[in-house]
Amino acid sequence: MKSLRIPEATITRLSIYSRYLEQLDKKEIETVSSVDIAKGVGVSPAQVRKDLAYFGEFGTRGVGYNVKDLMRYTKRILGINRSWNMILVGAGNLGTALCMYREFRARGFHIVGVFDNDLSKIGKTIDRSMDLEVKPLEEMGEVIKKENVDIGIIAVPAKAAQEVADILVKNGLKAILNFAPVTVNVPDDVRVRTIDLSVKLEVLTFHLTFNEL
Amino acid sequence: MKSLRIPEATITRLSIYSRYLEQLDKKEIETVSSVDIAKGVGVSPAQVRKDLAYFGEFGTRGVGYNVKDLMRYTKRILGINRSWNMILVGAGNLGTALCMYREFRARGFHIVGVFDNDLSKIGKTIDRSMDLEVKPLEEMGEVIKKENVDIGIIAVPAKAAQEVADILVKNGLKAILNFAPVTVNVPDDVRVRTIDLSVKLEVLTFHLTFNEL
DNA sequence: CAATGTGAATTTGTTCACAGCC
DNA sequence: GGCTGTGAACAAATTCACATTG
Repeated sequence: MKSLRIPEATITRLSIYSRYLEQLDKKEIETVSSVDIAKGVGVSPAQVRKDLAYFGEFGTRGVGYNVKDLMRYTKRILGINRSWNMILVGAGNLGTALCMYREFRARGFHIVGVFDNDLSKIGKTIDRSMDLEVKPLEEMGEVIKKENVDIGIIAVPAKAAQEVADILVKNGLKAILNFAPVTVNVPDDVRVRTIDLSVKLEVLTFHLTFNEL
Repeated sequence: MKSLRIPEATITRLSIYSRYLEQLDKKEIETVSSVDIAKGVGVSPAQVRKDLAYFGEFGTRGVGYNVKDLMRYTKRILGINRSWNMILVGAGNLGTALCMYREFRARGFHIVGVFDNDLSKIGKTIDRSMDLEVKPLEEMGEVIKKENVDIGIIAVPAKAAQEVADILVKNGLKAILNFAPVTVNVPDDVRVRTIDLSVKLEVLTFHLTFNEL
């Protein structure tokens, strides 16, 4: 067990291993080797072992890893051995879709508040089954406190993103998932991860255009 | 101008620079330095210059870069000096949101077909303004040919993703954007990029849990 | 003896620092 | 003088290869 700085790529892969282990567990597979995991998620076996080695020794030499145990360990490391409450700002198409996205709930992520300053949207019910109603941004602080929210999601247009980020920060959130295609600035103790859908498409068109392997 | 293998991170950043340049251009800013760009998107100035250097010499020493020109160059490099047609499989919440997502169109990406095998969805109109109607997967080949489609988007649940990927490949697509939280296997000449929303959240919870800077 | 865990080797990516040029 | 472009230095991440162990 080392305690060096851990590459972000390692964390990303850990999340992928974690879900792969969940799949294996559902199929009632009990033991898995680094080679199996590697094949399953498309990385090298050495990579799998190195990634895990940052956090401890989870396997048995000559045997492999116990699926259930390793699944628990990875979830613990990722901090998802519990559930997390999130709020979402921006009740447009993307925001609405994210509210309904079942995968989030399956992994323990719950959207407990939706905010938008568009008067035509306030008061509307987004997800009937979850009793989610769009509220004005002023009510954000209240919800964050009451529902113990740790994560904010930005799903507004680019030009409003920075302003929303500022509000999220002012309300004490330390983790932001940003879907606006723009770089948002936050203090050092706040983490932002941006998911920029167009960027991913442009990586594809780059490769379609420059047809090297 | 070198012709080494280009890091994926460079391409990703190029896409980000490109959009930042668009912003500057809208503000009628004519010249920009690597320091300006770096500040604007949150990387180092040397990084900006190195990234651009993979593709040519676009600046003027002592001056900087011409915004309009560099914007055009980056778009050309990324292959977005033209528009691209895409099809989408999976008319659920996420699929619907992606169809309505205006940012795609703004960057020249057009969804020209939506497919789903769920009988309750077939025939429904997704985007009235675009005249998009959900069709069964069998009609995919037809649309791909007729509309000159190059990119396929997977927005179905994890368990159906591989099957859908196989169909996209069989229909000749070489680029796939996958939103299913699972690794899909495709032949070497097909590019897949996966956008896994939960993975990004788990990177955040990792950091929230291990509170090292 | 099969598969982990890990130091060492290698590859890849980033930053530095400065020569070159407008 | 100021900012680009780039080789060289550095840092980070990945792969290799093998000693270790149940």
